[in-house]
Amino acid sequence: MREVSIGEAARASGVKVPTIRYYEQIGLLPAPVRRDNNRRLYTAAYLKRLAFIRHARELGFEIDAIRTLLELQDHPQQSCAAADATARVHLAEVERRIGSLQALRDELQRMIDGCSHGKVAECRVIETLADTSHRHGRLV
Amino acid sequence: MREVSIGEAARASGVKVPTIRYYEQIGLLPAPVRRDNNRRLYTAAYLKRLAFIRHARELGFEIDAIRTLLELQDHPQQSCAAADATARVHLAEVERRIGSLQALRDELQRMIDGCSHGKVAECRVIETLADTSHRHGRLV
DNA sequence: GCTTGCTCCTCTAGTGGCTAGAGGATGTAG
DNA sequence: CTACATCCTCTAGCCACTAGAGGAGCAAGC
Repeated sequence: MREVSIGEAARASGVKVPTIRYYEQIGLLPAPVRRDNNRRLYTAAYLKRLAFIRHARELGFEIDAIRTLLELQDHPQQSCAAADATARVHLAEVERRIGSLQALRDELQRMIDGCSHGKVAECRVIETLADTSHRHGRLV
Repeated sequence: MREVSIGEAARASGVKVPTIRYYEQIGLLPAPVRRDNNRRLYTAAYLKRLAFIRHARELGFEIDAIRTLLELQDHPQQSCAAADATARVHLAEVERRIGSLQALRDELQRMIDGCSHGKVAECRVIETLADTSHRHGRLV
């Protein structure tokens, strides 16, 4: 279980070096151990967290939401009910996003199909996502 | 086809009033007509764009990506090949996101199920999204 | 052993995408 | 005709990075 430098951590996780330091600074991730030369040293578990954060951010989750998910991960046994409630909120939000993305995907696919048949596809990406019927609140 | 004020537009689309003005300012949306009293007046079509932008932003698309999608919408006939390429890039990205979200959804569901059975679920949300195998580039 | 060049460190400043607030005009309900 | 909401513009702040300055550490080749 070899420990790696911040540069290697960045390459392995896809999170940039300054961003990793930033996450440490805001307390989203714990400060890693340092070598004698003052350089940060990352474990495999730490890298997984980094990659997780990266994906969650790309999917539009806010830092606070990610913080909650990480805590859910770390303390699943303490107050099962609380964890359950948190998970449910996130689940609902995730499902909503999947629905929106699927609608968008179908519309993009329709456009590509139309295009490949040589005829001009009328673009309706707006209608696809403009539907205001899926109302919802903030993701906590 | 009644035209509405910025306040009504905000309520109807879910985009806040200052954000609407901001989108106008950065040129993401055209400046709407004004009444004699200098107040903005929005059409139904404009509202759809607003709602579209809102959903796209929530799904993590950058302003530039949204700009591209709106142009795709407005000029689908000019250079079908270019539109097709753009659509394909977005489609790939959208599918990747759907995959990630589905994995996250399944994991959250698993946690909730475990919890409802009274036993403590080991949380593996990190593993769910930490998978670095789905490598990818930026969404243009 | 010393230079070249990469990576690391900290710190400050800038960017994108909003969001809040000041200060003032205009519209609407009682 | 007053009270209050809504609109206007403008400036400043916030979140989540991102870039750059200035300097130290290490590894490889000469």
